[in-house]
Amino acid sequence: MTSPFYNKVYSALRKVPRGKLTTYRNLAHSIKSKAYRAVGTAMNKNPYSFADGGDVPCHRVVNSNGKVGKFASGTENKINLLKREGIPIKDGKIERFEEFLYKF
DNA sequence: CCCTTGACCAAAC
DNA sequence: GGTTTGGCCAAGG
Repeated sequence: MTSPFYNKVYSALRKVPRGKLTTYRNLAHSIKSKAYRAVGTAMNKNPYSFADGGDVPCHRVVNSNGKVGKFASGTENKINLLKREGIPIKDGKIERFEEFLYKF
């Protein structure tokens, strides 16, 4: 199992639909926390990876400055997943990324 | 309990 | 524009 904090992060992230994005900062804020850095740690553990049949879309979480950020199974892989969902990415950055942000 | 480690962030340079 | 710096918070050793 995971800690209560991680579970809150995962359940919040589950609400982000295909083709939308959230940021580590927003995600933390949505669970009334400022631990955006710890959110990143939660993603890195990632017990319910999307590729592994889980329902937690970890690849839809990007940096608040519009850059894609990192990914446990490779940044390139994350970029491909996002593009596949219709999100335009140029040189590691989301284009017009505010248009794709999910509003909690 | 102290110390280290990060899929981070904002400000400063 | 980029890079560095200090701060942030939860987890694990």
